Amino acid sequence: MKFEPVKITDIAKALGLSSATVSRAFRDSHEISEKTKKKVMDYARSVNYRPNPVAQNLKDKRSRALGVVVAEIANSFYSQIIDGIESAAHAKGYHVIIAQSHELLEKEIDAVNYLASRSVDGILISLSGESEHIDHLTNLHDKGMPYVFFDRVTDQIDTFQITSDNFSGAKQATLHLLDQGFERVAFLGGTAHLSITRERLNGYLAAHGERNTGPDKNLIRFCPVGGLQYYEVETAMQQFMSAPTPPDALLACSDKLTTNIFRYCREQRIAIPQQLALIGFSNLDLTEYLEPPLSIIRQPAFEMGETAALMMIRLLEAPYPLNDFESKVLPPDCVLRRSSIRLV
Amino acid sequence: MKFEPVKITDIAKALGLSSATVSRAFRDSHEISEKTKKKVMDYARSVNYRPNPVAQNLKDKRSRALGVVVAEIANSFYSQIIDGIESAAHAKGYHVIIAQSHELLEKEIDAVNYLASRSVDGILISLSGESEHIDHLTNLHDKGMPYVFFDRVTDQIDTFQITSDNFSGAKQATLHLLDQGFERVAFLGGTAHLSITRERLNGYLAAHGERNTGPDKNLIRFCPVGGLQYYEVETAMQQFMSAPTPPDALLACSDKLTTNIFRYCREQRIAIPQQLALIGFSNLDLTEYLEPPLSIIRQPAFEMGETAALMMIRLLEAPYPLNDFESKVLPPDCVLRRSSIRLV
DNA sequence: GGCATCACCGGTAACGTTTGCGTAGATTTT
DNA sequence: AAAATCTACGCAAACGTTACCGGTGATGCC
Repeated sequence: MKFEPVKITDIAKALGLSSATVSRAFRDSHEISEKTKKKVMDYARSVNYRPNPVAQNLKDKRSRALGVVVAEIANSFYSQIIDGIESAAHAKGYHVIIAQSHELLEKEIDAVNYLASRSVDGILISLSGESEHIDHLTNLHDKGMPYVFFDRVTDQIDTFQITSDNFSGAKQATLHLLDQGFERVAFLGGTAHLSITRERLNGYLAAHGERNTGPDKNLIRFCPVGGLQYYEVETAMQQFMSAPTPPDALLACSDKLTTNIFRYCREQRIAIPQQLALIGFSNLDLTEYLEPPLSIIRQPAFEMGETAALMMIRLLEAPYPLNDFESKVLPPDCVLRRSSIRLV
Repeated sequence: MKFEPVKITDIAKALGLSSATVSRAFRDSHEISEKTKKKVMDYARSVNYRPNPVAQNLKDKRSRALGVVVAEIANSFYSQIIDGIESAAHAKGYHVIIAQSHELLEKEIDAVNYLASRSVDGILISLSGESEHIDHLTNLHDKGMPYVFFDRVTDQIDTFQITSDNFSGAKQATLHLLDQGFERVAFLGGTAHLSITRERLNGYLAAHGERNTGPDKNLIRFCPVGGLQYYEVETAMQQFMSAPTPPDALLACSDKLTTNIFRYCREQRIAIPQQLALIGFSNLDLTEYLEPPLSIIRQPAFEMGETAALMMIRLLEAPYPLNDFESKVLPPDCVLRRSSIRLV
């Protein structure tokens, strides 16, 4: 009981036409009479004809598939992004193929090649924590593969970018901490070379600059694998807290870090915010009902995904090669709760 | 600067061979000498040749693409499932195309047709809340589209199924509540006809039966859209709590319901567990650090996704048509915390 | 009435890969 | 030594669709 779909030649044969005519009738060509068009359309409907997309893809050398590379799918931020990408892409007649890097360069290379070999029309990517050098991307880009970067971007490839305002989000959060009188506000970020880490660090530094409170260098730490592994966070936090003068507040710079730091503090009975005030980037649900309610910087993930997909489609469907690439920056949302409030 | 991938004929021309020989060399055919094979492989590597999957797909009428339909991507349970599916599929050389039903029949029909028109080799699906009648699926199935059901399954189509033990999970949770002396244990489920709702309801009823405590019919309610819309949960909870004899404990039967019920209780200042004990199905992170710590029934989502993908691939790659379909049931994990503990 | 201009449609060659069949030459068999 | 069997490869036809280049009548024009 194998599925034998009806093809264009079947219709042609049944109607005494040529396949070329049927094809043109379908695409509503002006070279076909209304009468013939109607005949074709009616018959096609009656036999439930669907053009074979694979054959079409082979013909016009495009797949209407968008590749997406993220660190991990099972992450509230990225799953919301993917939701946005899928929604926009679907509406435009594209579908979405997902690959994960798990923050590893090797897996990112694999993912990108994998998508390329699947002949996606373009790749939407948020760089992995290990992707300092991106030859694997530039190679493909030079060969004509279109990219759109979101979240973790790079300037090494000139193309569309969509981020949230990491600088401002981090600065706002840091100012919030400083202005309450916290004196040792620490920073825990992902890999140092990632755009989000740099921008958020700059925001953190700018806030200190504005308040004339130079931050102690020991208060700034990074997690090479972005806190994907719990032990990373564990180590960093131990170093922070066992220092002679430990921090009294902390800015966490990614979903995973925020989650794991929160977990660490609770496990180690580090009182938030009494012993350590906490605010972090997070798109997790229910953070307001954690104990203590967690202050977060939330990014417009769905909208970022939507925008990224639309940018890519614009790039793909541009009649002429684009070279004026837009960098869109969306405002994050700073939600202050008890975890970052100084208790008197 | 258009991407011009090297094709098999290029290699053939460069090496003075025919395209057939090159193709066979690649597939490691015994008809080709080792010497020629090596020559071909070496040259192919040097020019970074990748077979064009679209052409291959057209040739052997398969796409090595798996379609996935879930209610929503941005949901911890489903995103973990997708993680599992993607990981297993990737390892087996398949890729994954995702579509969302948003719990709507119309969107599910759209999604399925969309995937079919994308010529996926098979569809992994968790039914939408509105999918009581599934003609749209049986139609396609009759035409030869393979299915694997996960999470929300149906017996209307005879094929592989992978679920978690909903009956036992719900029963365990209900017993836990009953045995602590809660006397009015309520049940809030998604659409009544969904398999997960039925099975969980049966577990709930079985627990009552085992303790000889017939549950009040007013203590059982359903949310047609599975709590995807907050107002649904709001309405159901209002009805529960404004009754003459409101429940003193509640079993929530999906991620979304659990989350929204928790939110509702906190907003309405319904004390958990003093006024209403709560336990629910959830795969959310950090539930242990909510206030109060939330008792949950956690499903092995990643493993479910992995299994579903492997089942599908087994189905697709079976040398002869299968008709002995496996139904795998994985054990859920019941984690008891303060939200469901009776305070004396 | 001859010629250009249409409207409408068909034949055919692609797109890149795989595969059945054919066939040289080399090797083995009787 | 002739016949049979292999080995190793090439030719060409598919897979389903679309684009290019035509061609056929019919109509319009001077």
